[in-house]
Amino acid sequence: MNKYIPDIYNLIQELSWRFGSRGLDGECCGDLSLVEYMALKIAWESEELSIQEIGSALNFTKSGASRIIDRLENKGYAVRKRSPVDGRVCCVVLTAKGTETVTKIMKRNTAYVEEMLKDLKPEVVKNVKSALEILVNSVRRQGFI
Amino acid sequence: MNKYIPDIYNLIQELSWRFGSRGLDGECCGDLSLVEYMALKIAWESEELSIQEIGSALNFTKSGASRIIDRLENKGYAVRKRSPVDGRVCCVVLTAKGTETVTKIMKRNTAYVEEMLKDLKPEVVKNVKSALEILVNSVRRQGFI
DNA sequence: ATAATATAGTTGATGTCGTCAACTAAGTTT
DNA sequence: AAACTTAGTTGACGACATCAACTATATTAT
Repeated sequence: MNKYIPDIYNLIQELSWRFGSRGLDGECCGDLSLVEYMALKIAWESEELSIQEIGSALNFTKSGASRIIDRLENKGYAVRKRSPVDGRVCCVVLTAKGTETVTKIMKRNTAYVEEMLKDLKPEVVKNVKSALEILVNSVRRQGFI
Repeated sequence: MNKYIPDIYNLIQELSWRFGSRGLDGECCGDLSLVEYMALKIAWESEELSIQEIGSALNFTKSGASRIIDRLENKGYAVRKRSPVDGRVCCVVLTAKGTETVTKIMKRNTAYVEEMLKDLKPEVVKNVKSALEILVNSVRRQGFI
């Protein structure tokens, strides 16, 4: 095993904690939990996602996903729309408030990252980005577990 | 703003999700949640941590921290020991089962990372490690929020 | 065509979890 | 030694995700 792997694991775990539900977004913007924000974010990124697609993207059961969309709907961030193609499917669509909020949170978090990295030279920042791309691509390939 | 910052934020957020409570460790090794594992891990790393220290390291209230230690104790992974120096303080100490389990989970997760990165050249792996160090140091400096 | 089956989503019951506020117990200060 | 501070615990509560059973729509087989 490459000698850096254990360090890499520990670093990822700590970073993840800081950006996880106990970190940045535990109760971030008003009334959105991290889970709700993530659901909103992926629905925003790829419009017309079904409830189950959101569930499997975030690793929730379809029942859990349905509850998440309930909350987003009750709080006015998204609405369910029946698919015209398949009447069983619900498409999750962001409201204006939803779009506004998701972009606001992303801006806030991006600003946090900017502040984090403000003293680094541009080429270092670029290296950080490349490293993260490598990690995210690898982890996507490998999937959950 | 450096043009890579928004990408970096998105990449961190995705990586964090994958290693967060809905990813790797949601219900990982038997009966430990990610929160419990993290508490066990930091108690193991710096032996003789008080309940509140664990709470503030993980961003829980002292009450929440106390419940986490309750669960670890009930499941046999740790015990409370009164501090000999200050009778109010409880030191969290791992049992043999606790130490065994935390190292087992770390090994498992390290193996996962190894598998993730198995096709990369050693110098790339080193770069990934450096990038993560930069990120973790920055985020430590900045603290929660 | 129609009956059987499969799939998407919802919902009541349930258990887990973290917080708040009030509390106990142990130190510290005056 | 009285007043205050600090560490930790606990009952009540609300938020949340899951399971299993359910409805409704779509697909397949006969």
